[in-house]
Amino acid sequence: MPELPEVEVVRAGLAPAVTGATVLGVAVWDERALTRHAGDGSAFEASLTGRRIRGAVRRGKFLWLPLEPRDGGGPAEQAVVGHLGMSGQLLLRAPGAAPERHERVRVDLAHPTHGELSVVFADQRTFGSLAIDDLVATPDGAAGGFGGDEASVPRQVAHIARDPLDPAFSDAGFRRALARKDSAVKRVLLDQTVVSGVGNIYADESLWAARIHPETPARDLSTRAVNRLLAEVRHVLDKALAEGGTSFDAQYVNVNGQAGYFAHSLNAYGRTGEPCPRCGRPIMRVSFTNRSSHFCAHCQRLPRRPRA
DNA sequence: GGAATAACCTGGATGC
DNA sequence: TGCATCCAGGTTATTC
Repeated sequence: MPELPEVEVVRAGLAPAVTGATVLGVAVWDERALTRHAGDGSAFEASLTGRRIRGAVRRGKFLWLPLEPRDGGGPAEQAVVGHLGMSGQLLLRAPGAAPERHERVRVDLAHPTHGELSVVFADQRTFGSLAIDDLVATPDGAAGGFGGDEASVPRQVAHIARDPLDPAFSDAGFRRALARKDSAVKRVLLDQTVVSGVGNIYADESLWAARIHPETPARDLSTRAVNRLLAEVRHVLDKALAEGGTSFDAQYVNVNGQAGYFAHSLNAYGRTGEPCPRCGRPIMRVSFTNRSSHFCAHCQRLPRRPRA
Protein backbone atom coordinates (compact mmCIF):
# COMPACT_ATOMS: atom_id res chain seq x y z
CA MET A 1 0.00 0.00 0.00
CA PRO A 2 1.45 3.38 -0.89
CA GLU A 3 2.85 5.04 2.22
CA LEU A 4 5.61 7.65 2.38
CA PRO A 5 8.45 5.56 0.85
CA GLU A 6 6.29 4.37 -2.03
CA VAL A 7 4.99 7.87 -2.76
CA GLU A 8 8.53 9.27 -2.58
CA VAL A 9 9.74 6.67 -5.08
CA VAL A 10 6.94 7.75 -7.40
CA ARG A 11 7.71 11.45 -6.86
CA ALA A 12 11.41 10.94 -7.54
CA GLY A 13 10.56 9.06 -10.72
CA LEU A 14 8.12 11.68 -11.94
CA ALA A 15 10.23 14.76 -11.17
CA PRO A 16 12.79 14.59 -14.00
CA ALA A 17 10.12 13.59 -16.51
CA VAL A 18 7.56 16.30 -15.74
CA THR A 19 9.60 19.30 -14.56
CA GLY A 20 9.47 21.89 -17.33
CA ALA A 21 6.98 19.88 -19.38
CA THR A 22 3.87 21.36 -20.96
CA VAL A 23 0.52 19.57 -20.91
CA LEU A 24 -0.57 18.77 -24.47
CA GLY A 25 -3.81 17.05 -23.57
CA VAL A 26 -5.76 15.31 -20.81
CA ALA A 27 -8.14 12.37 -20.99
CA VAL A 28 -10.36 11.54 -18.00
CA TRP A 29 -11.75 8.01 -18.39
CA ASP A 30 -13.32 7.73 -14.95
CA GLU A 31 -14.46 10.76 -12.96
CA ARG A 32 -14.26 8.77 -9.72
CA ALA A 33 -10.54 9.55 -9.98
CA LEU A 34 -11.41 13.24 -9.46
CA THR A 35 -13.25 13.01 -6.14
CA ARG A 36 -10.98 15.68 -4.67
CA HIS A 37 -11.37 17.96 -7.70
CA ALA A 38 -13.91 20.78 -7.46
CA GLY A 39 -15.18 20.41 -11.04
CA ASP A 40 -16.00 17.60 -13.46
CA GLY A 41 -13.75 15.81 -15.92
CA SER A 42 -14.17 18.41 -18.64
CA ALA A 43 -13.21 21.20 -16.25
CA PHE A 44 -10.16 19.22 -15.13
CA GLU A 45 -9.06 18.70 -18.72
CA ALA A 46 -9.59 22.36 -19.63
CA SER A 47 -7.80 23.64 -16.52
CA LEU A 48 -4.73 21.52 -17.12
CA THR A 49 -4.29 21.60 -20.88
CA GLY A 50 -1.58 24.06 -21.95
CA ARG A 51 -0.14 24.48 -18.46
CA ARG A 52 3.57 24.09 -17.70
CA ILE A 53 4.64 21.91 -14.75
CA ARG A 54 7.31 23.26 -12.42
CA GLY A 55 8.25 20.13 -10.46
CA ALA A 56 7.05 17.32 -8.21
CA VAL A 57 6.62 17.85 -4.47
CA ARG A 58 5.53 15.50 -1.68
CA ARG A 59 4.24 15.79 1.87
CA GLY A 60 3.45 12.52 3.57
CA LYS A 61 1.38 10.48 1.11
CA PHE A 62 0.25 13.47 -0.95
CA LEU A 63 2.19 14.65 -3.94
CA TRP A 64 1.61 17.62 -6.17
CA LEU A 65 2.88 19.17 -9.39
CA PRO A 66 3.02 22.98 -9.11
CA LEU A 67 1.75 24.69 -12.24
CA GLU A 68 3.29 27.80 -13.74
CA PRO A 69 0.88 30.74 -13.69
CA ARG A 70 -0.83 31.37 -17.03
CA ASP A 71 1.16 34.61 -17.42
CA GLY A 72 4.39 32.69 -16.79
CA GLY A 73 5.81 34.65 -13.86
CA GLY A 74 5.75 34.66 -10.08
CA PRO A 75 5.17 31.86 -7.61
CA ALA A 76 2.94 28.93 -8.52
CA GLU A 77 -0.69 29.51 -7.57
CA GLN A 78 -2.13 26.11 -8.44
CA ALA A 79 -1.00 22.49 -8.53
CA VAL A 80 -2.17 19.09 -9.65
CA VAL A 81 -2.60 17.19 -6.38
CA GLY A 82 -2.42 13.41 -6.32
CA HIS A 83 -3.11 10.79 -3.69
CA LEU A 84 -2.58 7.12 -4.53
CA GLY A 85 -5.08 5.86 -1.97
CA MET A 86 -4.88 2.09 -1.65
CA SER A 87 -3.95 1.05 -5.14
CA GLY A 88 -3.15 4.13 -7.22
CA GLN A 89 -0.27 4.15 -9.67
CA LEU A 90 1.35 6.99 -11.61
CA LEU A 91 3.13 5.54 -14.62
CA LEU A 92 5.29 7.07 -17.32
CA ARG A 93 4.42 5.77 -20.75
CA ALA A 94 5.34 6.49 -24.36
CA PRO A 95 2.82 8.57 -26.32
CA GLY A 96 0.01 6.40 -27.64
CA ALA A 97 0.87 3.46 -25.37
CA ALA A 98 -1.88 0.88 -24.89
CA PRO A 99 -4.31 1.66 -22.04
CA GLU A 100 -3.34 0.29 -18.64
CA ARG A 101 -5.72 -1.96 -16.71
CA HIS A 102 -7.74 0.33 -14.41
CA GLU A 103 -6.47 3.44 -16.21
CA ARG A 104 -8.50 6.45 -14.96
CA VAL A 105 -6.67 9.52 -16.29
CA ARG A 106 -3.98 10.11 -18.89
CA VAL A 107 -1.97 13.33 -19.23
CA ASP A 108 0.07 13.83 -22.40
CA LEU A 109 3.16 16.01 -22.01
CA ALA A 110 5.84 17.63 -24.14
CA HIS A 111 9.17 17.88 -22.34
CA PRO A 112 11.89 20.23 -23.66
CA THR A 113 14.58 17.50 -23.62
CA HIS A 114 12.76 14.16 -23.26
CA GLY A 115 10.16 14.86 -25.94
CA GLU A 116 6.60 13.63 -25.67
CA LEU A 117 5.45 11.23 -22.94
CA SER A 118 2.32 10.35 -21.01
CA VAL A 119 1.61 10.22 -17.30
CA VAL A 120 -1.01 7.55 -16.61
CA PHE A 121 -3.02 7.42 -13.39
CA ALA A 122 -4.28 3.88 -12.85
CA ASP A 123 -6.18 2.80 -9.76
CA GLN A 124 -7.91 -0.51 -9.09
CA ARG A 125 -9.88 0.40 -5.96
CA THR A 126 -10.48 4.06 -6.86
CA PHE A 127 -9.50 5.35 -3.42
CA GLY A 128 -6.85 7.51 -5.07
CA SER A 129 -7.54 10.77 -6.83
CA LEU A 130 -6.21 13.72 -8.79
CA ALA A 131 -7.30 17.34 -8.45
CA ILE A 132 -6.31 20.84 -9.41
CA ASP A 133 -6.14 22.93 -6.28
CA ASP A 134 -5.02 26.37 -5.15
CA LEU A 135 -1.72 26.68 -3.32
CA VAL A 136 -1.71 28.42 0.06
CA ALA A 137 1.25 29.70 2.08
CA THR A 138 2.75 27.45 4.76
CA PRO A 139 2.21 28.84 8.28
CA ASP A 140 5.88 28.32 9.21
CA GLY A 141 7.29 29.81 6.01
CA ALA A 142 9.26 26.65 5.23
CA ALA A 143 9.04 24.75 1.95
CA GLY A 144 5.68 23.02 1.58
CA GLY A 145 7.12 19.58 1.05
CA PHE A 146 10.01 17.46 -0.15
CA GLY A 147 11.20 18.20 -3.67
CA GLY A 148 10.19 21.85 -3.85
CA ASP A 149 11.43 25.22 -2.60
CA GLU A 150 8.22 27.23 -2.56
CA ALA A 151 6.63 27.83 0.84
CA SER A 152 3.17 26.69 -0.23
CA VAL A 153 0.93 23.62 -0.16
CA PRO A 154 -2.32 22.75 -1.92
CA ARG A 155 -5.29 23.90 0.15
CA GLN A 156 -6.51 20.31 0.62
CA VAL A 157 -3.10 19.28 1.99
CA ALA A 158 -2.75 22.21 4.41
CA HIS A 159 -4.21 20.25 7.35
CA ILE A 160 -1.74 17.38 6.84
CA ALA A 161 1.22 17.43 9.21
CA ARG A 162 4.76 17.39 7.96
CA ASP A 163 6.34 13.95 7.71
CA PRO A 164 9.26 12.75 9.88
CA LEU A 165 11.74 13.01 6.99
CA ASP A 166 10.86 16.69 6.42
CA PRO A 167 13.63 19.00 7.77
CA ALA A 168 10.90 21.30 9.12
CA PHE A 169 9.22 18.47 11.09
CA SER A 170 9.01 19.41 14.78
CA ASP A 171 10.07 16.62 17.13
CA ALA A 172 8.95 18.72 20.09
CA GLY A 173 5.55 19.27 18.49
CA PHE A 174 5.20 15.53 17.96
CA ARG A 175 6.02 14.86 21.63
CA ARG A 176 3.47 17.47 22.72
CA ALA A 177 0.80 15.97 20.45
CA LEU A 178 1.31 12.47 21.88
CA ALA A 179 1.24 13.80 25.43
CA ARG A 180 -2.25 15.19 24.76
CA LYS A 181 -3.69 11.98 23.29
CA ASP A 182 -5.32 9.24 25.30
CA SER A 183 -5.77 7.14 22.14
CA ALA A 184 -3.68 4.10 21.32
CA VAL A 185 -0.25 5.15 20.04
CA LYS A 186 -0.82 3.30 16.77
CA ARG A 187 -3.98 5.30 16.14
CA VAL A 188 -1.99 8.50 16.68
CA LEU A 189 0.75 7.32 14.31
CA LEU A 190 -1.91 6.83 11.65
CA ASP A 191 -3.39 10.29 12.28
CA GLN A 192 -2.03 12.31 9.36
CA THR A 193 -2.71 15.58 11.17
CA VAL A 194 -0.15 14.57 13.83
CA VAL A 195 2.50 12.97 11.64
CA SER A 196 2.10 12.22 7.95
CA GLY A 197 3.35 9.43 5.72
CA VAL A 198 2.91 6.53 8.14
CA GLY A 199 0.34 3.87 7.25
CA ASN A 200 -0.52 0.48 8.68
CA ILE A 201 2.61 -1.31 7.49
CA TYR A 202 5.20 1.17 8.74
CA ALA A 203 3.27 1.85 11.94
CA ASP A 204 3.48 -1.85 12.83
CA GLU A 205 7.15 -2.02 11.83
CA SER A 206 8.13 1.12 13.78
CA LEU A 207 6.29 0.00 16.91
CA TRP A 208 7.92 -3.43 16.71
CA ALA A 209 11.36 -1.86 16.35
CA ALA A 210 10.71 0.50 19.26
CA ARG A 211 9.29 -2.37 21.39
CA ILE A 212 6.06 -0.46 22.01
CA HIS A 213 2.66 -2.19 22.16
CA PRO A 214 0.36 -0.64 19.52
CA GLU A 215 -2.46 -0.14 22.06
CA THR A 216 -0.34 1.76 24.57
CA PRO A 217 -2.11 5.05 25.34
CA ALA A 218 -0.01 7.73 23.66
CA ARG A 219 0.11 9.95 26.71
CA ASP A 220 1.53 7.09 28.80
CA LEU A 221 4.73 6.97 26.74
CA SER A 222 7.82 8.44 28.37
CA THR A 223 9.82 11.08 26.52
CA ARG A 224 12.51 8.47 26.02
CA ALA A 225 9.99 6.06 24.47
CA VAL A 226 8.59 8.73 22.16
CA ASN A 227 12.09 9.66 21.02
CA ARG A 228 12.87 5.99 20.41
CA LEU A 229 9.65 5.60 18.43
CA LEU A 230 10.38 8.65 16.30
CA ALA A 231 13.89 7.40 15.60
CA GLU A 232 12.53 4.01 14.55
CA VAL A 233 9.86 5.59 12.34
CA ARG A 234 12.60 7.49 10.53
CA HIS A 235 14.83 4.43 10.32
CA VAL A 236 12.06 2.23 8.91
CA LEU A 237 10.98 4.85 6.38
CA ASP A 238 14.59 5.47 5.27
CA LYS A 239 15.27 1.76 4.88
CA ALA A 240 12.05 1.18 2.93
CA LEU A 241 12.92 4.12 0.72
CA ALA A 242 16.36 2.68 0.02
CA GLU A 243 14.76 -0.62 -1.00
CA GLY A 244 12.21 0.97 -3.30
CA GLY A 245 9.18 0.61 -1.04
CA THR A 246 6.97 -2.33 -0.09
CA SER A 247 5.17 -4.39 -2.71
CA PHE A 248 2.99 -7.38 -1.81
CA ASP A 249 1.45 -7.69 -5.25
CA ALA A 250 0.88 -5.46 -8.26
CA GLN A 251 -0.75 -2.78 -6.09
CA TYR A 252 2.39 -0.71 -5.71
CA VAL A 253 4.95 -0.08 -8.43
CA ASN A 254 7.23 2.81 -9.35
CA VAL A 255 6.69 5.01 -12.43
CA ASN A 256 8.21 2.28 -14.60
CA GLY A 257 5.93 -0.43 -13.25
CA GLN A 258 8.63 -2.08 -11.08
CA ALA A 259 7.98 -3.43 -7.56
CA GLY A 260 9.95 -2.57 -4.40
CA TYR A 261 11.83 -5.02 -2.18
CA PHE A 262 11.06 -3.89 1.38
CA ALA A 263 8.43 -6.64 1.86
CA HIS A 264 11.40 -8.99 2.37
CA SER A 265 12.62 -6.84 5.29
CA LEU A 266 9.38 -6.73 7.29
CA ASN A 267 9.67 -7.96 10.88
CA ALA A 268 6.05 -7.84 12.06
CA TYR A 269 3.56 -6.76 9.39
CA GLY A 270 2.01 -9.68 7.56
CA ARG A 271 4.02 -12.24 9.56
CA THR A 272 1.19 -13.62 11.69
CA GLY A 273 2.27 -16.83 13.42
CA GLU A 274 5.87 -16.58 12.24
CA PRO A 275 8.64 -16.29 14.85
CA CYS A 276 9.52 -12.81 16.02
CA PRO A 277 13.00 -12.07 14.59
CA ARG A 278 14.02 -10.80 18.05
CA CYS A 279 12.72 -13.39 20.52
CA GLY A 280 11.34 -16.24 18.41
CA ARG A 281 7.82 -16.12 19.80
CA PRO A 282 4.97 -15.93 17.27
CA ILE A 283 3.87 -12.61 15.84
CA MET A 284 0.29 -11.82 16.82
CA ARG A 285 -2.40 -10.31 14.64
CA VAL A 286 -5.32 -8.49 16.22
CA SER A 287 -8.18 -6.53 14.71
CA PHE A 288 -7.66 -2.80 15.01
CA THR A 289 -10.25 -0.26 13.79
CA ASN A 290 -11.28 -2.09 10.63
CA ARG A 291 -7.74 -3.28 9.92
CA SER A 292 -4.98 -5.37 11.49
CA SER A 293 -2.16 -4.84 13.96
CA HIS A 294 0.85 -7.15 13.95
CA PHE A 295 3.14 -7.25 16.98
CA CYS A 296 5.13 -9.47 19.33
CA ALA A 297 3.29 -9.84 22.63
CA HIS A 298 6.57 -10.67 24.38
CA CYS A 299 8.76 -7.84 23.06
CA GLN A 300 5.93 -5.29 22.98
CA ARG A 301 4.29 -5.38 26.39
CA LEU A 302 1.24 -3.28 27.18
CA PRO A 303 2.28 -1.27 30.25
CA ARG A 304 0.03 -1.33 33.27
CA ARG A 305 -1.66 2.00 33.83
CA PRO A 306 -1.18 3.46 37.29
CA ARG A 307 -4.36 3.41 39.34
CA ALA A 308 -6.18 6.74 39.36
C1' DG B 1 -13.67 19.31 20.78
C1' DG B 2 -11.89 14.78 20.95
C1' DA B 3 -12.47 10.05 19.87
C1' DA B 4 -14.47 6.20 17.54
C1' DT B 5 -16.71 4.21 13.64
C1' DA B 6 -18.76 3.53 9.02
C1' DA B 7 -18.43 4.08 4.24
C1' DC B 8 -16.17 4.30 -0.01
C1' DC B 9 -14.12 0.44 -3.60
C1' DT B 10 -12.18 -3.77 -6.31
C1' DG B 11 -10.29 -8.17 -6.85
C1' DG B 12 -7.98 -12.13 -4.83
C1' DA B 13 -8.60 -15.83 -1.54
C1' DT B 14 -11.47 -18.91 0.74
C1' DG B 15 -15.43 -21.79 1.81
C1' DC B 16 -19.40 -24.23 0.45
C1' DT C 1 -17.47 -24.79 -11.55
C1' DG C 2 -19.94 -21.11 -9.65
C1' DC C 3 -21.51 -18.28 -6.14
C1' DA C 4 -21.18 -15.85 -1.66
C1' DT C 5 -18.40 -13.93 1.73
C1' DC C 6 -14.32 -12.01 3.73
C1' DC C 7 -10.33 -9.18 3.66
C1' DA C 8 -6.95 -5.57 2.50
C1' DG C 9 -6.70 -0.19 4.18
C1' DG C 10 -6.27 5.79 3.51
C1' DT C 11 -9.23 9.34 4.07
C1' DT C 12 -13.29 11.68 5.39
C1' DA C 13 -17.97 12.28 7.04
C1' DT C 14 -20.78 11.09 10.67
C1' DT C 15 -21.90 9.86 15.26
C1' DC C 16 -21.18 9.67 20.12
